[in-house]
Amino acid sequence: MKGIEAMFFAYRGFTQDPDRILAQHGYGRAHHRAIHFIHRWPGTTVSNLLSILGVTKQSLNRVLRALIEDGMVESAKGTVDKRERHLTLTEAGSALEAELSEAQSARVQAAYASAGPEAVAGFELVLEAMMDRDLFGHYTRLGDDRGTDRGET
Amino acid sequence: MKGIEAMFFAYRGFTQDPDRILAQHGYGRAHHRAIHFIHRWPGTTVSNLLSILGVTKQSLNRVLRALIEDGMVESAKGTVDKRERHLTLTEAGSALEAELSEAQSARVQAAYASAGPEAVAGFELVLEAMMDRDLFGHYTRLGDDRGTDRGET
DNA sequence: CTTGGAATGTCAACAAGGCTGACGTATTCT
DNA sequence: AGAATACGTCAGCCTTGTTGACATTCCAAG
Repeated sequence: MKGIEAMFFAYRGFTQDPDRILAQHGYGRAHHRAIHFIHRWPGTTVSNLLSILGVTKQSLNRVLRALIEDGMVESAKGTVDKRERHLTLTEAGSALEAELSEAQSARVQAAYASAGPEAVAGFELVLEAMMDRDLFGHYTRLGDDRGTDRGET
Repeated sequence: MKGIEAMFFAYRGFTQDPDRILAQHGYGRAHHRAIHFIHRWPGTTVSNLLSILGVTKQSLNRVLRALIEDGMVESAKGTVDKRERHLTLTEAGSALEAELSEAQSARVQAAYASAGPEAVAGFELVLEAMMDRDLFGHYTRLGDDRGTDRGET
């Protein structure tokens, strides 16, 4: 079962580069996750984010409050359902997201390049099979890309 | 860059089952990591564990102290270098390790089975390429299996 | 129109598990 | 003899998770 250790070590590599950038801004991984999914799903609501991230609203709120205060995220009251808050990245937020995504993609791209396209296909197949079924729903839903990424493949 | 989200969601699935077992014993992921690597490398020293896990000795010590007090891990003063402590699992520790490993392997095995052997090869190839180079050294060193696993593939 | 429930925010308290810094004690190496 | 190594420990701090309680606003159904 080498795969278990591989996951452990690889996940460390996976988070390492963004972690350094986040630390410079006084943020942690929780902020990264929020930024990432708001970027991928602009205008998403708090409760949707809650179910993707799988944390309590109190945890998310602490992170979100910081990001809003710092002008990274904008929270707009919904027009159809006014209870909802729709979250989007500001320009500063997008800039930070791009910086984080670039650092993280760089390593992933390098790994992809060195392993080859067939390995990458297998990699994604195994990861998808490893997800929880409810989370898998979020994953595939995110899949229908709204053209919000920057073509990082 | 769907791989980034796939890693995030898959890692959650990956840790989910052992987390439940750990919670029943009053342990966390940090304890799991210690138990796992002591099992894989019986008689390892504290400083070796430290470099594998990449945490401070204060953090590791807190976890190790609990495991030793609970009779899960044994710490033996070294014979050649008496400054070193060699760590091994007790019977209770081995039992817990087996329980954790079984739960975690079950999900990984299921993912492997559904993705197929070629996908698995690709999966491991990408993960290895994603690791930090120093960590990769630990990974390959662990690879020379001492027959301590239970044939979970 | 009232009422229940959904969506959100917030206060307080707590725990795990990281971190730094500072010391102390064996033990080994030079 | 003195420096360096391996380990343990005390104290304090931070992030990020948790539970519980409570308030507000709004939608929807009866």
